[in-house]
Formats: sequence, C-alpha cells, structure tokens
Amino acid sequence: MSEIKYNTKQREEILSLLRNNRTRCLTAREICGSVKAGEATVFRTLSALVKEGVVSKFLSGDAPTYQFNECGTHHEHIHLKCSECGKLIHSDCSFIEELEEHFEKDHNFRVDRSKTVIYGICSECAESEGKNG
Amino acid sequence: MSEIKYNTKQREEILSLLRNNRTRCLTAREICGSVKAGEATVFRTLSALVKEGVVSKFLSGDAPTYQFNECGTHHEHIHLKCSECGKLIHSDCSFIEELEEHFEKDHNFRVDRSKTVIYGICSECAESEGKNG
DNA sequence: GTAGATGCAAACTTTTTGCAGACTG
DNA sequence: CAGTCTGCAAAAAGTTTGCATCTAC
Repeated sequence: MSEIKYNTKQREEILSLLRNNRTRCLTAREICGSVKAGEATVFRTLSALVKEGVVSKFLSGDAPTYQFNECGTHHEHIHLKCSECGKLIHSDCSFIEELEEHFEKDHNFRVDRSKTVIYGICSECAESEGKNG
Repeated sequence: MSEIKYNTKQREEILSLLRNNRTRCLTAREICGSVKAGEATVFRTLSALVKEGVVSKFLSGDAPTYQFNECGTHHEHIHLKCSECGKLIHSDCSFIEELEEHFEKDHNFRVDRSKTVIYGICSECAESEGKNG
C-alpha cells in the first residue's frame, strides 16, 4: 500500500492526533497508544502519509518520530537535542534560513533540516551542571 | 560497560576495520560480518567507542552507521554529511562560530560541534541528480 | 459489488541483557 | 588473581507481512 484511496476512521484519527500535536514529534509507539487502530495500520498509514508529504518523519533520536507537516510551509524549525537530558527542542527561529543559505552558497551543500540535529547542552542542564559539577 | 579498560583482539579488530574504512560508514551488521566478534561485543564496543569520541554514529538512513572520527580530539569544525553518497565533509569555516553564538545567545543552548552533524546533499550529488532525475 | 483498508498474529530486523567462562594487565 | 570482556542464547523493541474479514465509495 503506497497510496491511500479511501478515508477511514483510523486514518482520520491518526491524522487528527498529529494535527492536534503539530508542535510535537510523536513516535509510532505513542501514536499506537493514542489511537484505536492496530499497529500494522498505524505503520501503514504513517508510511503513506509521509509519502504524501502530509507528515514528516524524523530520525533524530532512538526511534523515528512523526510530525504533522503544515503543507511544507512555515514549519521552519530545526532540532536541538540535549546530550545530557535527551530533550528534543524544536527551534522555530529564522536563523535556520541563514544557516541553509550559508551552507548552500559557501559549501554547495543543501541542508536537509528534517534530518539535521544539533547536539549540545540545554539551558537547564547547563545550569545544574554549573551548580553541581 | 561504558568505559573500556582492557585492549582486546575484538576491539582492535573493530577499530582497525573502521580506521581502514574511514571514508565509509559501516552498519553494525556490516561490522559484525567483517570481524571475528559476537554481535553483542560489536554493539558494546561500538557504543563505547562512540562515547569515547573515537567513532561517530550517524542516523542518516534506515540503520545507524558508524564511522571512524579522524579528529577525535580537536573538534574545530562541524560535520556535513551527504545523505546521498554518505560522504562526510569537515567544514572548517568560521560560520560555525556564528552558529554556536546564535544558539548560545538566542536559545541558551551550548552546541557540541563534535556530536553535531548537518545532513543534506553535497554538490556532486546535487549535480548528478540534476542531470539524471 | 469491488478494490482497498483493517486487525491479528507471526515473522523479521536490530539491539540489549544475563551469565558462565576466558582473557588482560 | 581480580576485574573485565566475550560469546551464546534468549529477550526486547521496532517494524513488516500474510491473510481472512470488513468497509468506503
């Protein structure tokens, strides 16, 4: 199954969940847990939605995550991941355009922001490190 | 096991394989197939090597891949990785400082450039894509 | 009515864990 | 010799597949 032809409750539910959590990245597991649909259906549907471009798949962490894609418009965020606490931060800042432009122009390298993750230490962890260690 | 204390044949072999293929990214499966060591050992050793910074782990494709990190010690550049051909580019440009400064100031996030990999398409692959499809 | 979607369960892939025995320093 | 590392096999986690049944159009 690579193209969806029928609208079903399961598909609606999955899409709805993603749409209502557009700011978050959900794992397949989370989606399975929140939706009345078998895992096979969840995977098949997600796979189709990604192919359709309605949903984006990220490989940032341990397990892939899925996120509703606002028609590929202004969801211009890049992922920051804290090496300390593992938190994934969605940075919605316009610096990403600058970043893409730089690598495009000066390095002839077309950045794929959906795959890119910037690792580092988040403010909270930096603080507690400053205190404790 | 998080730190390696003894030198063993298995570790040597794994490191040697990675060192001799520094331009390539190897999956755990490939390493298992090329080395006289059980898979548990391969995973444990790779995990330790990554923690030590000797080897980098990439999440670009279906399965994570491992690559020898030539500059384990001095991290004065950031890594660009082509999702297409797998090439790892060491970008020594001063934009990195800009990048770090931005995330530090505007996001309170201290970038760790040794772990960060920017994914995208390199100039050569972009070219051949333009020609072929 | 029919092509397409679902759910279950089983298979598959990748990675982790437990433990007895072997090895390093 | 003691603390580590290894290999096996079993388990866990994530994902895919086969097939009979059900559903959207």
